[in-house]
Amino acid sequence: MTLKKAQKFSSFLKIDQLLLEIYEKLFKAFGPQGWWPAETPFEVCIGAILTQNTNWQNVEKAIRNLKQMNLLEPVKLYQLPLDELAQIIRPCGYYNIKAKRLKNFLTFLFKEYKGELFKMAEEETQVLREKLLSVKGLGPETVDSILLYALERPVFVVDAYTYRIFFRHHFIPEEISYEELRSFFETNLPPDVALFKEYHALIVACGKTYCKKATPLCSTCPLQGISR
DNA sequence: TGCCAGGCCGGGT
DNA sequence: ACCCGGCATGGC
Repeated sequence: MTLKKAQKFSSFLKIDQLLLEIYEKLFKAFGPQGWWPAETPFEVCIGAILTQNTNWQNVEKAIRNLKQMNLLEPVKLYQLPLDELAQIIRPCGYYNIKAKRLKNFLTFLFKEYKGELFKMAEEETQVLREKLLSVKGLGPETVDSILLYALERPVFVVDAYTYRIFFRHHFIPEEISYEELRSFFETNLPPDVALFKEYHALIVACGKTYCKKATPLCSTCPLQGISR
């Protein structure tokens, strides 16, 4: 969010307090989410790509397939032919394009860091963010999910639910951009990795339950009643 | 049953 | 700088 817009909001509300109040309400309503649901940082990266515009249940099937075939490690995925990979991840939808995107990420990981996530993790956050964004198929949400949940960086993840929930409750203007919304959270919350992880997960939990696309604003939503 | 899901790209204005 | 069609399976 630009300084001008931030000041416009700040003039009549304390955003930091509002954001913490929202977090508390969500936490009380949904409890700890324990995201990301993965066993390793590498699995987080793969899941982040597979879940693009896709129900997590379907992603689980694709990841289960990879695990059953013992393919969920960088070298094996890097060497696996594209069409075979596509068939294995088929249940998560968009399988042809996602197979390419996984390959793009794996190629990046091997060319830049010899296939080692811990070497990628030596990069400074903003530098790495730009590099990951330059990989075809990795957009801001995917990259930020990797940075936060795989690499433990204090980057706030924005998604469709974040927009919808915060707009419907009049916390943000409708036309806000991804970067503005990310900045909105990052500048008004303490840069705490555990908080960021839990906050985004709680937003998704709330969205799945109360804020689906065609569902009108629900009176039982735990955020009802919070106002600026 | 039709609508939606934890986006992103490429081509067109 | 936006806007939109395409990508695709599975659950409710």
